Order: sequence, then C-alpha cells, then structure tokens
Amino acid sequence: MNEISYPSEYFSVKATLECGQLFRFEPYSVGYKVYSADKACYIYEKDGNTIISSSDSDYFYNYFDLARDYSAIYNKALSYGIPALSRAAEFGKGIRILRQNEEEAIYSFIISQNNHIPRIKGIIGRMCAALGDEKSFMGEKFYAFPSSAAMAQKPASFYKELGAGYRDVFLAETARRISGEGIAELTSLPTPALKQRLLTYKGIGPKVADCAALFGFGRTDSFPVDTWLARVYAEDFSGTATDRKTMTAFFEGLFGEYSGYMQQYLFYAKREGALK
DNA sequence: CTCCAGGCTTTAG
DNA sequence: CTAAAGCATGGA
Repeated sequence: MNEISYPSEYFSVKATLECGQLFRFEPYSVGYKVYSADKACYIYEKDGNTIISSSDSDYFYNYFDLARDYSAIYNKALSYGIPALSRAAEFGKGIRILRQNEEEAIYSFIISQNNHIPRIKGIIGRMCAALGDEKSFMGEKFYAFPSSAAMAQKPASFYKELGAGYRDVFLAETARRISGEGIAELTSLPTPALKQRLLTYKGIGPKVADCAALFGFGRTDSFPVDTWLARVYAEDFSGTATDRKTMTAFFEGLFGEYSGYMQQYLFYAKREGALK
C-alpha cells in the first residue's frame, strides 16, 4: 500500500465523488472506497490534504488527474464573468474530472440514461458482482468491472434480470460489438470523429457519447447536456432553444477546451440546489 | 396516485 | 430533416 497526499483545496473528496461522474464508490471509515476497472483505493481528507491509499497508486494518480493544475481551471471559470458559473465554480471548487476506463465509462453511461443515480449504482454493482473478477482490498472482497468479453457472453435477458430495464439490449449488443471490434481505434480519433463513432453503438445517443468522451476518453472539449444542464441553459443562461443539440453547441462554443470542467461545476451546483 | 430520472430508438409527419 | 410516442424501474 502506498499513500498519495494532495492539498484538498482543489481536490475535495465529496465534490469529486458526488458530482455524478462515477458510480462505484461507497462510504468507508472517514472517507470512501473507490473502485475503477479492476482496482481500488481508500480516499479521505486529513488536515487539509486529500489522502489516497492504494497498492495501485500510479493508476489512481492518473485517475484523479493529479498532474493537472486546477487553480487555472477554477480561475478560468471566474474569468467568464457569468454569475451562475462563478457561483457554481465556488461551490464545486474541489471537483476534479476523473480519467476513467473507456469501456467502464461507455457501459456506465448507457445505464445512466433516463435513470436515477442510486439505481444506476445498483445496476452497475450487481453487474460487477455477477460478471467481474473477484478481487481483494483492505481485507474485503470486491469485484472488478466486467470485461466486454464476459459481458458479451450474456443475453439481453440477463441484464434485464439485473434491473437494467429497457437498456438490456443496449448492454448486450454494445458488449458483443466491443468484444469483437475492440475500441483501440477510437482512442486516437479527434473528438468530433470519436463522438460520431460512439453514436453508432446501440444505446449511445448524443448525451451518452459526450459523457463517454469526457469521462472515459479525457475529452474536456465535450459538454454533455442532460436534464439538469437543460435547466441551467434555460434558467441561468436565459437560453431560448429547446433542443439539446443546440444547447451543447452553445456551451462548447463558449467554453472550448474547458467545456467538461465548466459542465461539471454547473451540473453539481444545479443538482445540489446551489444555483438560484 | 402521478411524476421524473446524467435519453435513446423507432415511427410519423 | 424535426417531433413525438414508447420505453423499465424505482424513488419522491
């Protein structure tokens, strides 16, 4: 086990975990256990620092993107002079965008569509327990996120029994395709081409493609618009369009390479009732 | 009870 | 091309 220490000002455990970008974490002791792919860490705050304890510290250094200077991102948010965004950035100052596994992000956000976060966590947890390799961390067992090969062996009915609802066929078909084709060729594509390719998978529409691109492929020029960001657009930016494609184009045009960070500030603040 | 959730696919116009 | 119905499930 190794420990990483990083100042909490730009690394809030609660804000980073509770801002809706990941679904595999649980309260433990004074912090949380976090699971990603087949790895685990224990994370907590102590004396103004955020501590990551893991036997895969290199993995989690990258996962939490600790090489990036978030003071520049926070100050960028304030520089736009948009009251709602300034408030959101202040509220979510400690948020960091995670660099998650690509396939885990794809499946997780397919499950997330038209769904509540507690239920999303439940479906993913049951999927890992049923199909993921058993691992051990700090004396407790946990399950890795399943491989596409393991997922591809199950029919749609299996995912419905896990509670996935109508997304059952999306999971089964996407798993079969990724298991056969792989995703290696996607990683080198520029963001617009990457999104275009993601849209060809069953169950991936514009919003899920944006989330997979942002959280799985590290594309911070993506601005996912869900029901909460649609409200932000109308209520806090006085937007008049009603289709989400226009909203995404508006925000990405405004924020460019910083889109993903600004989106996450706004999402977290809106959902927690900190705007308005 | 109805409404809604980090929306997508399918069908109709 | 855009618009709207239908979709599984469970919490508020």
